This record gives sequence, C-alpha cells and structure tokens, in this order.
Amino acid sequence: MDATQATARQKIAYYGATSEGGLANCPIRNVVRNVFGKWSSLLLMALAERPARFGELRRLVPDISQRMLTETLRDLQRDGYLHREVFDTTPPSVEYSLTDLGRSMYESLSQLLLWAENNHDAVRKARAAFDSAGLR
Amino acid sequence: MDATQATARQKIAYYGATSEGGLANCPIRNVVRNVFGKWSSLLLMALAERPARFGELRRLVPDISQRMLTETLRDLQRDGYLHREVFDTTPPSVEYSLTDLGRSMYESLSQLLLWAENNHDAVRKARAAFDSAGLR
DNA sequence: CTGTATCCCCTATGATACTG
DNA sequence: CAGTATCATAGGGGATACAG
Repeated sequence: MDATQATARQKIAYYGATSEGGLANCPIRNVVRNVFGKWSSLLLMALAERPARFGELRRLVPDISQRMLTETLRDLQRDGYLHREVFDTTPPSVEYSLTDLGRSMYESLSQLLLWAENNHDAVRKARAAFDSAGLR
Repeated sequence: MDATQATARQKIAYYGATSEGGLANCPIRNVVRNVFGKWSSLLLMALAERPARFGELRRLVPDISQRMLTETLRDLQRDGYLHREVFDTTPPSVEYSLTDLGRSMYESLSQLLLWAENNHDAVRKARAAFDSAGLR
C-alpha cells in the first residue's frame, strides 16, 4: 500500500484488526505506540541532542526508575532507534546514541513534541473549559 | 521557556519531575501522551479525512470496544481536538469532527504516522535482528 | 443510534534489594 | 557503573448488559 496515496479509511481498513494478521501489520499500533511509552520521547529528545551514558540519562530524568530506564532503552534499541556501546572499563560504562533510523524517526516525532510545547496552554484551556462545563 | 531555543537538557530539567509541579507542566507527558492511547491516532486519522458519526467510527475500527470508543472520543474532545455535534433526530445521531486545534495538531502527528508507515519494515527488521541475536 | 454501568483482567510501572 | 530480580500496584482496556 502506498501510504501517501491511500485514504485514511483505506489504510484503516487495510490494517484493520479483522483481517488476517491485520492488527500485527498496523504500523500505527505496531510502531508509533512504542515511541510513546511514559519515558520514550523524553529519552529520545535527550539523545537527539547528544549521546549519553546510563547514569547521565538517569540524572537527566530524575523521576524514572532504574528498571524503566533499562527497559525503555532496551525497547528503543530493539526497534533500531538506539545504538548501545559498551566500553570495557572498570567500572563498565555504556553509551547510548541515536542510530540513523532513530534520527530519521525523531525528525518526525520532534514536530509533534514541539507542537505540544507550543500549544500546551491551548490544550489546558480546552480541558478546563470542558470540565467546568460539567461535561466531564 | 522558548521551546525553539532551549536545549533538550534545559527542557527536561525545566519540566523535570523533581521541581515543583514540574511533571504537571511537562507538555510531552501531559499533552502528547493523550494522543497515544491505543486508539487515538487511528480515530484522529479517520476524522482528519472527514467528519464521522459514532457508529461509522465503530465500523471503521472494528476491534475497538464501544466503551473505549466513547472514552477516547471524550478525551480527545476534552483536550480540544474534537468537536461533538448532536443532531436532535430519533434515534439521535452525533457527529465528530476535528477542531482547528485538532487539525493543527494532526499536521504534526501525521508526519510521525507517515514515517511509521514508510519505515515499518525497517523497524521490524531491527526487531528481528535484535531478537535473533539473543539480546532479548 | 449513542451511549452508561459493572465487573474483571492484564500489562505497564514503581519500589526495593541484589550483582558483575 | 550499569544493570537484574522480585514483588506489589494502578490504571488501561475488554466483555457484557442495560438505558434514553
């Protein structure tokens, strides 16, 4: 399927869950969702700026647990966005950096992150209006 | 903070969870994450093409439960992305459409969705390589 | 047709302790 | 320093029945 030509409805139907293996082939649910774990985009944002070591990332995002940092990094590495380089020092050090695929993906992702930063207020106002209208 | 000027590290520090109310003010965790419920982007994609009624969306995304359709639509409406118009017919009909804010956001979001479609294979190959290397 | 109301489950996430 | 292992929990999400 040509993603630039197909209509949204065609895409959804094509990737729809009812078709054989459809769900597993849906790039939105299968690819995009992995970028939106609770911590993924923050880590990608940091690494897009420059490579960093495990402990550095941990200090950078103070409220992430060690477990989630490990897991999120491994998931991002698994999907091909991160390169993990181990330096044989004592104690060991490990540096994470974006791959070409990761950089390519982050170009698109960052548009949305920037939009969020620039429109944070508008969204919060919408929320407040919705709630004060008693719709919630 | 000027989102276009600040470095990633400055942003993360500024929005960091340890500062007073920091987490609540982080646009990434606060805004972006809402766009990535299991169903949000699919629904936004459909509605970006043209408005649709409740039942239409349900048929369009066959594996969504009625409960999650209702809830996802309400959340998107609450954040200001969707307009909900009730027509006083019998039986009642309700039409959902993107607001200006929603269209604006979808412009950025769609870049990432398109990237995902175009690079789905690369990601899957990376995953397969990672797994077959026994790293998983 | 467009929802609500329940009940239930599973996965994502957190806290803590331990290791090469 | 850079992880694992284990246990515990909250909330996202599903199934089903009911309602205006």
